[in-house]
This record gives sequence, C-alpha cells and structure tokens, in this order.
Amino acid sequence: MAEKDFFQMVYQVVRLIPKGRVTNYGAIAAYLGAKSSSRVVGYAMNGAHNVKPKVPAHRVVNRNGLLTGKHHFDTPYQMQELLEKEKIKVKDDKVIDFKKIYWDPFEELKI
DNA sequence: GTAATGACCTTGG
DNA sequence: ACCAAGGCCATTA
Repeated sequence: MAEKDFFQMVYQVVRLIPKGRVTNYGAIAAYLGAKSSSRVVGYAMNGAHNVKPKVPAHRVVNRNGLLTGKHHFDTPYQMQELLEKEKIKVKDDKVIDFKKIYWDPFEELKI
C-alpha cells in the first residue's frame, strides 16, 4: 500500500504537467527526493493506465526525449498522436525541441 | 526468501 | 567522442 503513495506522488506531478510540455523520469524522481529511483518512476507509469484520473504518461519521456514507453500504451501510435495533439513535434519516436518544451517540476511546483 | 526484470540515469574506460 | 557497466528502488516469478 505504501508503494501506492509513491505512485500517487508521481501521478500527481505528471498530472500537473502543462499542455505542450514534457518531462523526464529523472526530474520527477529528483523532485520526489529519489533521483536514484528514476526506474521506479517509470514503473509507476506502468500502472498509470490503472489509475484515475488517467495520467498523461505520454508527456513523460526519458532523458533523451525518446518515447521509450510508447510500447506500453494501448497502442504505440497513441503516444505519438497524443503528443502531436499537444502541438509537440515528434520524429522517430523522439520529441523535437525537447529542451524547449521541457517542463521542470522545480520550476513550477517547488517555487 | 532469493533472483531477475524494468517506461532510467550517472559515471568510468 | 563513443561504448560499457553499475546503481538505485519496486514489482513479479
């Protein structure tokens, strides 16, 4: 049950991601105080589709801006489509101008 | 209870 | 600059 708390934390941060913005697992993990647990953040996203409200996991990508978890969506195209809907340009499963649309929790939440 | 895996990141050679 | 290995935390087998 305690693990749900960590998951909830990740979900909350991801849910606060503005439209047209993306973030990486390390940032979320660091914001939660567990930068070393970047893997757990990704694992939390694994159950994102099992949580309500749904979590915009498509806005979360790896440090490279690569859509690593696209395969975990209902359909790999869904993530790309969602990103395109957010006006986010995606090429080869990687976000363009990633550093530009990069959303840092410390800049929006911690402040 | 131990071992292996995973939507990762950092550091070393 | 590029390639390889380790580490960390949680879940599953």
